Amino acid sequence: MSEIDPLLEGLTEPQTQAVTHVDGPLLVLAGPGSGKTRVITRRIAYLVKGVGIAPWNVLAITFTNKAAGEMRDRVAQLLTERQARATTVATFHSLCARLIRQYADRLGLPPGYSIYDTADQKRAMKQALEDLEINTKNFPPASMLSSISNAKNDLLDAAGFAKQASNFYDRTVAKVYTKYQAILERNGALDFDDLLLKTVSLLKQHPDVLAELRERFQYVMIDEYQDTNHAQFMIANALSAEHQCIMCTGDPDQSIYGWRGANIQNILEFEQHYPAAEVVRLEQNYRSTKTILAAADALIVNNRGRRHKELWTDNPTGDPVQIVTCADERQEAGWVAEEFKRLHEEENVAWGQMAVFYRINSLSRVMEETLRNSSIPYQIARGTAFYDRKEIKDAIAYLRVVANPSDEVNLLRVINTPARGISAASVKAMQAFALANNQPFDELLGDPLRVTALNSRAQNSVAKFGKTVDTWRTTAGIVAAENHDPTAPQPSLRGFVEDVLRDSGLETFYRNDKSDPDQERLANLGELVTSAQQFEEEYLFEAEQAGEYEQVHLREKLLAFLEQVALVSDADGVDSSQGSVTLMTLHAAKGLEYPVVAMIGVEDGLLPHDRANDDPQELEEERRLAFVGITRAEERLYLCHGKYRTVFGQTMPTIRSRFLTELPADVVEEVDPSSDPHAMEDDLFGGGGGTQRSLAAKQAGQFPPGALVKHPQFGLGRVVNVSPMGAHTRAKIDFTTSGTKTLILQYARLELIDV
DNA sequence: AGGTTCGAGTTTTTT
DNA sequence: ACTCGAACCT
Repeated sequence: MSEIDPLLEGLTEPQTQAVTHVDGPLLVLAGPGSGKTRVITRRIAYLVKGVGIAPWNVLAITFTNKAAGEMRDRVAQLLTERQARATTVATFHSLCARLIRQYADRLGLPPGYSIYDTADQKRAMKQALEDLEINTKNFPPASMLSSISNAKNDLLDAAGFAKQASNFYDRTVAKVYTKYQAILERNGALDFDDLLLKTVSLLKQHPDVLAELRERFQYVMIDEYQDTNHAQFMIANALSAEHQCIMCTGDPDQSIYGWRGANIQNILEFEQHYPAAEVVRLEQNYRSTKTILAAADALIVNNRGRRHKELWTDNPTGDPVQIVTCADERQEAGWVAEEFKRLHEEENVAWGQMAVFYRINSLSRVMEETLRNSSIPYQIARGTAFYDRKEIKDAIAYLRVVANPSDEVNLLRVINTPARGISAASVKAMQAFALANNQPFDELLGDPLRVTALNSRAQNSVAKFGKTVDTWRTTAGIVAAENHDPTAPQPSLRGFVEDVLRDSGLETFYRNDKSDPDQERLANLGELVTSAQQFEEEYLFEAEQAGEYEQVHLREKLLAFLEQVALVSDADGVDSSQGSVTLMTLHAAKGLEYPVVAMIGVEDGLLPHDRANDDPQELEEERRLAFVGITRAEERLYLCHGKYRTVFGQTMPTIRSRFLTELPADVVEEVDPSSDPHAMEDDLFGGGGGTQRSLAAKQAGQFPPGALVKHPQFGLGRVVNVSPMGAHTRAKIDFTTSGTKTLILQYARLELIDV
């Protein structure tokens, strides 16, 4: 018993009930900040340490890779590192990707199959529409893809979709779906939805595999269950149907992925699916002040058809929630930056404890600029941003071409990038040849002489490129080497990535890129090499922990690396130890918490978003989104909105969000920087010109070059130059102790010491 | 082949 | 307002 005691220490009654539940289905309805993650990690430890269940029989599914990593770390603190690594903690998508690779032969897929991201999907879709000669004006690729995605989430394949298509539009979608899927198949590729779909069919059509996996994953735990879709439900269900040891945790009030096919019924009907289910409610909140919790509750009660939870906390009352009315997005950003700076300086709040949330990504830009100009360190939670860069996508495309010879979409991307004398016309000719001879495009690389439509120069270029690709594939073990020595030391992944960057000419290309004088793109490629190295080290360590002492082949490392790269999510980029303010969308904020939270753009049209206006269901999802944002805050919460906002270069008046009017007066405090005369002049009638320019000029005149000034943070400095930029005035100042900085006069609180 | 210009689309949220 | 792609030019 003494082994178990620490696992139950400090748990409340319902928490203990959930942690010590061993067999049979369990549903944990967990309000925000109710210690849900704690319950899951303790339960894993309890099952292993307390009950004696083998760690490899435990499967935990989280919403993001980052959450999976954190969960593994927390379990490792309760168990041993080795035990923790023996459990499977993954997202649905990464679990599926792994299973598909493992059982690729059953599905008729190459193990090196590509996972297509949104950009790849778009390319494949454009190809499909082109092949079918369908007008992209009437049938935009993006909406085609979203229709197909919806179908896939409901486990409808192309044939199934065609059967139920009842109107012209749907019949067209059916045709496109069929074509799109054929292209993916030809390329040996799956899109995100296919990962789930293929796993479902793997489990359905191969009873032996299903039996194997049921034996393996006897205890299944699924977090954020309110955001699972039908396919995910089927997978969870198939795995746990026999043992019935399934634990689902979630909160219907935090369901925010309905638009992506998430089915809130999964959690609401859990007790119908599993009549034997035990249900535990976690309603005590450990995160937020009474005031913040009251605000959140007052908001969410406006949703109909929900079951009310009695959220409560022992935490102090705390400060009122501040509703901040600004003139426009610039003042809004400036106000948040100032307030954060004040908290940092006066109340010792670390930068890493503060976050800014917004409904749509585009709102981050002005906030970013302002933070940069105020010299406040910040990070944006966009895990994918790095992999979205052109140079990185190119490099990854090369690796995919190596790993998956069928992947024509990626091959076409890189075949003449950087330019190597294979013109678009040559590519067209080769495609036509491949089609006429019913031959994979890829094979022509090794045999371009047969394509008589190519002139000899082009043939040479293609042959040379084909040889390079072949060398890579031999090194990586994708194609067999002539005198293959299985005991030869395996090349490192890092070295291989470097080889590809060098031999492809990408490195040289970006080294000589005149449009990038700072060599940023080159540095990014270097960063990719580093990430490959880190991945490799981690991978080898895991293999060792798992008791695999044999050499890990480069091929295996490469495939695993590509898989990981394809599945990074935005929220994966959040690093709270970074000592910087974090910016993210409300969706990415799910599952996180910060002492100080500012939500910007809390206006009708943004939150709730315009697109949700005519649908009460979607409006409720927007309200849940606001609820998620509010409940991330521990101590201080700012809800900001501007009276005017500039979108697409057009300044429009706004209306404050209806959600703000749902907050009771006794928990909020109105702050109105927009009535500050200083700011009014500045921005309110932006297009007018006269007021703005004269103000900027006046400010510029106050701080002539050479003037001695004092800044609250950077101390004394001399003005180098002052430049009015639109509504703002930027001043470059050489500080005695902090170096040269560019500040915006409006926000910098500069004090003139001497002219 | 590489650079330039012009126009369109962009911004809802993401694995 | 800004970025990105296609078409066009040198």
